[in-house]
Amino acid sequence: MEYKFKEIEKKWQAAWKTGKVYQVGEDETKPKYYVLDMFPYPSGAGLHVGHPLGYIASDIFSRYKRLRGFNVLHPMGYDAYGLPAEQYAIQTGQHPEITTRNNIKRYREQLDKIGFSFDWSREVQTCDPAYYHWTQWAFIRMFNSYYCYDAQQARPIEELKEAFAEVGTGGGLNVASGGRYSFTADEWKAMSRQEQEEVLLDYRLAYIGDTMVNWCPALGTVLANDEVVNGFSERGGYPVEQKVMRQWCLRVSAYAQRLLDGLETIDWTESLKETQRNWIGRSEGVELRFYLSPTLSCGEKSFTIFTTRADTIYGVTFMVLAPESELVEVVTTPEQRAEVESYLAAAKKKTERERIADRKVTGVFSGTYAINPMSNEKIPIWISDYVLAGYGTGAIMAVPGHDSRDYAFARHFKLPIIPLIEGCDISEESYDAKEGIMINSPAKGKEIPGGLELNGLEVKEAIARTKAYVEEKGLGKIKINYRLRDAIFSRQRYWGEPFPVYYDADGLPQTLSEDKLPLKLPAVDKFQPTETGEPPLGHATVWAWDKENAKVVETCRIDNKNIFPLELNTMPGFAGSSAYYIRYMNPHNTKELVSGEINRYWRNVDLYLGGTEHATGHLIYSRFWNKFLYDTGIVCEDEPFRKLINQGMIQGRSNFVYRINGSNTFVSLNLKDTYEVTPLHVDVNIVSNDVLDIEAFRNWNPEYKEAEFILEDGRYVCGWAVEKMSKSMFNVVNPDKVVEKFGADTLRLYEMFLGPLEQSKPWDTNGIDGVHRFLKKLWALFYANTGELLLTDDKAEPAELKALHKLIKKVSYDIEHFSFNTSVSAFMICVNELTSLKCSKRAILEPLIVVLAPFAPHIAEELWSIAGKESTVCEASWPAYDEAYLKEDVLTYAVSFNGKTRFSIDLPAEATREDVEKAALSHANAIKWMEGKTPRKVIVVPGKIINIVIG
RNA sequence: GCUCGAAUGGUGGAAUGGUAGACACGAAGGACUUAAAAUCCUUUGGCCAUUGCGGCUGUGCGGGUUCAAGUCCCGCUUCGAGUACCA
Repeated sequence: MEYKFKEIEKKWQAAWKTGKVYQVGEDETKPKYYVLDMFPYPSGAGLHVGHPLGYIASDIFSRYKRLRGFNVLHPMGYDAYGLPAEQYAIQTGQHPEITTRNNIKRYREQLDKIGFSFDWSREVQTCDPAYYHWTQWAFIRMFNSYYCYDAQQARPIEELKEAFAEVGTGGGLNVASGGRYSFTADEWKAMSRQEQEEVLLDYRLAYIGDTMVNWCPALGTVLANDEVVNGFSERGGYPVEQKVMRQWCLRVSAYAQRLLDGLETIDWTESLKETQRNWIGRSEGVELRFYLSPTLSCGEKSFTIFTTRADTIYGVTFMVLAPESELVEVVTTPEQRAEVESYLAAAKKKTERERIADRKVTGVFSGTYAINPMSNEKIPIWISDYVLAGYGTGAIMAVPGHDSRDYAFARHFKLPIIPLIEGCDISEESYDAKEGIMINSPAKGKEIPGGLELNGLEVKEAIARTKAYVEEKGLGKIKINYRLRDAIFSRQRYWGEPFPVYYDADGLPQTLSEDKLPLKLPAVDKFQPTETGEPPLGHATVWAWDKENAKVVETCRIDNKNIFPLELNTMPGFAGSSAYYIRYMNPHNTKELVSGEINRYWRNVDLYLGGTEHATGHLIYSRFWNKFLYDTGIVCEDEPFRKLINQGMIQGRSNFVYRINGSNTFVSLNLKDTYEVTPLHVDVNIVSNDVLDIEAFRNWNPEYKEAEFILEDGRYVCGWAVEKMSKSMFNVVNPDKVVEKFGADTLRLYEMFLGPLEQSKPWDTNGIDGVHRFLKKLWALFYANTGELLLTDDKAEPAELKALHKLIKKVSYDIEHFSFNTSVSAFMICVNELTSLKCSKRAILEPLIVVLAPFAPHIAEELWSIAGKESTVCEASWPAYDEAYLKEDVLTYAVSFNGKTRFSIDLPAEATREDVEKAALSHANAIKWMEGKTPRKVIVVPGKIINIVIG
């Protein structure tokens, strides 16, 4: 009987659905295991074969864990808010909700065909009000919190108000803020409510404030740092410029140290952790105070810089301020004013991208000098755009001898360059390495009594010495800087979560009370910004807050003193994806994000699968979000994702045909060199093993209807190349097509067989026959061609048991190590062995089916029922393997002399090390290999090698 | 520039420091068949030998450690990923 995968797969997918086989609840009798895939954004193009790769791997793991007796939570949902649906809406007028719903439907159909064991009863969609209720809720909680560095956690903002009333900002408060304010308790009490609220915004974890943002004019919205790549938007590739705007932000920076420390506790790849470490960008250094000379009339006496190279203090020959620095205004002398202003104007005009692109050395002298606190020397203060306003203090001490950027600047403006390290050559470039012996620190004859002496020290020692000196003399303080910035949290878009915020009569933001959530996204008739430049929500006619009745009302009633405008911005994509893994635990809870009890059962994600592209976005934000919820006692784990695996990307494998120039004749790959040809992409779906289906090609495009071909060996062979999988390269392979032709089980096995999970690799359908053949061979162990059932109850032979137990051992090990490709090989080897042994015994095949079930669930289920089992194979348990069956009677040893293999001998498996050694030596003597020499050493590797060291 | 990762047949890829190339594709030859499909068998890193057995060589390059290196160490080359005036 034939292996009819279509019928089998249809049958079992339906059976799993009606039987609710994969629905789970909290079960205290079993250990829990939470396997999660990064949920997809449902794009209009549907799934291609690359998307399911991670889902298949996680599904195998989930099914394996179930067979191992775990209560496995394995949910799926959709990250449904996002730009593409909205861009589509702008172009076509179709509401993003309709587009999104259609795309989700299509995704679901495609996913269902592959036979995943998702618990769909827990599905979440980020655009569903029942879901974003909790996104808005978390935002309100963040708005009402500040971060206390001493307690190392988020605390209610009310506590901060009390502290302000008691001690002001002095009094040893160690809290995260924008650092804008400094006041006493009395000053705080004297402030109006409006002033106080404005101050508190500098402390809230979710706050609105003027910040430098990435503004993308083409998309009409601001973007977070991780959404900007080389000065272009990640989505769409439009230019991005820097601009100060009043925006909602999340104070992610407050968690910088905890986000860094947390990495030590989780099982992620080193490279991903490294990416996050770089993004967080911790650097230890000192903040040094430089006095101005002469003291300026405005009363400003000093300013602070940040440096990690305090040891180079004697090499400072100039100071540089960022053009945006507030100090620029202060230090510019009347003589220099005109020059400085024209420089600032020019700098302002440049976009971030231009600044990076032309990297020209530019700058201007301010006219003022600073005093080096160590040497008392006068140092000119310059202004240049190579110093960034957003990092450190926006001002630096320049050490051209040992910093390449300072070097370039000094060369350009002919400023002095002082070498500080013995033997370094700074005639062509600066010496940036942090090693060597200090010199010129201070230079001969410039010593000041009681001053800092660094000459003769190693750089690392000198850094430490300088830091200590700075602290001791009160010249500055040791400081740790982070590169991680606060996340800009508002988008001028329609298709996102509305902020649960209205603006009161003073224009201050107020959050809705939590029991009024969700605040539903209003209907609009246009998706572009309004004529007055407001975000699309400005088109909504019902978008004002009636405070008294606590409901959304028409905007035309805003004149009424109880009715206030609602926020017009929406939240960014990462808002909805930051806590979805928590919601899956308790998706239908209308009272809480998650019940405490349920959260304590599922805790956090044990295994998370997804792409590396989220390393500095989603994976930072959700760790931040989770830590906040942990601080406030909502969740019981500090880290959301215990283990993380990044599946590689599946690239496209494009095929080419070669058209002879100026004709409609195509020449086969290996003959093309004799002609002038143009390679053209051809649809990979009409090419099989690089051989073109000529009829299909003629029908593919009317242009080729009359095409002629020059064949080799009667076939047309196509060329190929690895490229990104995209429509324009005609290399998109759709999983439905593969399932149609070979079945879901073949697709699943083949995607795993393709190579290591974490590696990127091109999709190449060429090898899929081999995997499909394996399933047919397996089927043939159960059914003869004649349709006769071969299954017997005979007792298994040792060779058969060995094949089986070898398989169980290998697959158990492989799954735990996510080495699915070698598992598939192990199945093939096992089935080949059983085929040649003509083994159709229950005792062998039944455990084999269980082991195969995670990989190829449909065929496993069918064979399980053919074997007469009542329950589904998911309810079976993972078979144990027995080493006893794996033992060999006779072991073959390769005998080597000084590492060179000379002959082999067979010995009984139970032979001891001494027996083996003796046998090898006597054999060697017998065939005169030793030639009378005595062995110096004999190395025996059990079952493998005997190495005799002679001479 | 910096950080991380990778390099093994015609192809995808296997190898706890222990007989490199498992498994699969492709290719070549053969069996069955009127034919095709399907299935099965043999060969398949390179070079030499092939009326024997076999021998030599071989994991990007150059060194080193070791009885033994694809694997460990040092120095390169190339490719990929991330990041970038972060002081």
